[in-house]
Amino acid sequence: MVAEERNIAAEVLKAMAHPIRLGVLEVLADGERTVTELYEDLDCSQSMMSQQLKILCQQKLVSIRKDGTQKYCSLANRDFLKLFDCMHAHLRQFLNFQD
Amino acid sequence: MVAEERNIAAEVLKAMAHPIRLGVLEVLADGERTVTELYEDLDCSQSMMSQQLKILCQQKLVSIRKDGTQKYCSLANRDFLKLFDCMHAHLRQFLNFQD
DNA sequence: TGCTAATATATTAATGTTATTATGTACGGG
DNA sequence: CCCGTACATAATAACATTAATATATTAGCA
Repeated sequence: MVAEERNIAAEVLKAMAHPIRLGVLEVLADGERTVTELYEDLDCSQSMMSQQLKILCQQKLVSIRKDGTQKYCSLANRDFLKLFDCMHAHLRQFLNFQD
Repeated sequence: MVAEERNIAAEVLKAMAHPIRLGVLEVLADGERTVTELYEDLDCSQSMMSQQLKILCQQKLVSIRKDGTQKYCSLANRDFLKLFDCMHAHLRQFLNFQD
């Protein structure tokens, strides 16, 4: 990667580097969800979720379709799910977590 | 992942989410380097590199061995290299970057 | 049209990150 | 024992993120 690519990659990683946003990606790995479902599942305010989703969409990690009064969120790129495997391995190996 | 695991995972990702730190991981993917080699390669100050390495070590992404007056850095966990593939795919797919 | 549910945006205080400069420490050579 | 090289730490100003609260928008329905 050249420097400019690293800047962009860092932005993408930063978008993932937050407990709620990581939770969103994990929940969406299981399939489409509405915004309400997401903030109830992940136990945060509606406003908070809206802001976090904006960040995920900006980095094109999540995409949203509108249907009437609701918005349905889904993963824009399933490639990043590999990251959860890396992360689990890391947590297991270094922090003695179990799955 | 449960909430507590997500907090830790977010910390690890945050440690990667910086152009210099990402650069360090990429350079180290190729093999061990001294601190001086790293900050010369990545074109930043010695102080900056030292601070960034500390963050990478704290999250156990990099490990360091000492030899005399120098310190040799290497990747603590090669699993995360998969992430560069994801990232390249992402950049290609969404931002029209080429390798 | 008015009401409600779903979502977004604005504001803001607290906190965290970044990058720089200056200084400190530790080791080996002469 | 001093000097230079390699690295770490402290301090700090500029900037960004977080999380909360309040308000706005939008769509469907009675």
